[in-house]
Amino acid sequence: MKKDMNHFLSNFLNIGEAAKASGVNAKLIRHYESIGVVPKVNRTDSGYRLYSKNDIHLLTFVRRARNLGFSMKEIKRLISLWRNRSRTSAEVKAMAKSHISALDQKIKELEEMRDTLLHLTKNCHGDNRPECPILENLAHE
Amino acid sequence: MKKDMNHFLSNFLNIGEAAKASGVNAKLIRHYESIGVVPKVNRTDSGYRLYSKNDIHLLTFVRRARNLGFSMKEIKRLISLWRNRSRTSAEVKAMAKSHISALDQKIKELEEMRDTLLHLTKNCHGDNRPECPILENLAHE
DNA sequence: TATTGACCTTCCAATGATAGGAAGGAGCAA
DNA sequence: TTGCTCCTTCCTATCATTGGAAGGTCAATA
Repeated sequence: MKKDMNHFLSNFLNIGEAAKASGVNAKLIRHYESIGVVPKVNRTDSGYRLYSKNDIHLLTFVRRARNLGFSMKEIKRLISLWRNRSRTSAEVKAMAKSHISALDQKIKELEEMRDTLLHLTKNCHGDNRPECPILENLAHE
Repeated sequence: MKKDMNHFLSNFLNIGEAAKASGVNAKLIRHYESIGVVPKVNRTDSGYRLYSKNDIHLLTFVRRARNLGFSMKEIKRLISLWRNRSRTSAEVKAMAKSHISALDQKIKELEEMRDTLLHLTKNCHGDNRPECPILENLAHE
């Protein structure tokens, strides 16, 4: 049942296999290519994309950076640092720290929202009556 | 300097004044109207939108719900509860609680991201050398 | 060999919430 | 009337992702 298209160049994977190997789905891989996050790869005569082990590493890198909440723009920057032999770890650390700050800020905002809602729900009877401090608070300053 | 278009119907505000009064900018008010979050309002003969005090309350309601992180879909639902005399506070409270859970979940995810990054940055020298555990971790599982 | 079915290709559109601009009309003051 | 600000609609962009349509390719099976 399993398809094996690698007879022609056995060190390469097609996009479906690359998707499985990297954890980034095929649609998204094409998208990342189109916005220049990952480079264009070689193709077969019939136009199928071919992915090497390095390409898979790069896709995995992207997925993991996304999982850490980095934006595509930040990921482009991380990739260029990753591939730049003359980078300094200070550059990377600075990006990470700045991202940590952004995450902290977002966490704080969400906590404030949650605490406000918690406060409102505590004052709401939650019964069959229509009186509801949650709605009242939303309607009036 | 201040424009006063209300000579014709002095209890109504045009969209710019409604924006100031509600804290929702004019562009966004039109957008909310177009997606059905707020109803279409009456117009002057020349097509200018006219907002009543009730309309301003509604816009304020929307802004405050957004500030609490509710989605537009949820806000539509909240508005229908708000305007429904036979609503029960239990319905509203249930929505609020469910939203609190969603916020908690999001907070948890962000905290995990942050903690992972904190851990990585602690192990990164952050000096002039290229060796960087942050990048290494991203590249390899 | 012909067909099937799973894969690949490109292109175009939608999501959700908001922002931006262009082109043209309306209101009002000097 | 000029000039300015505001209003109108419509179209576009953002961000990351998902979806579908239409059509080509691969490998295996009838």
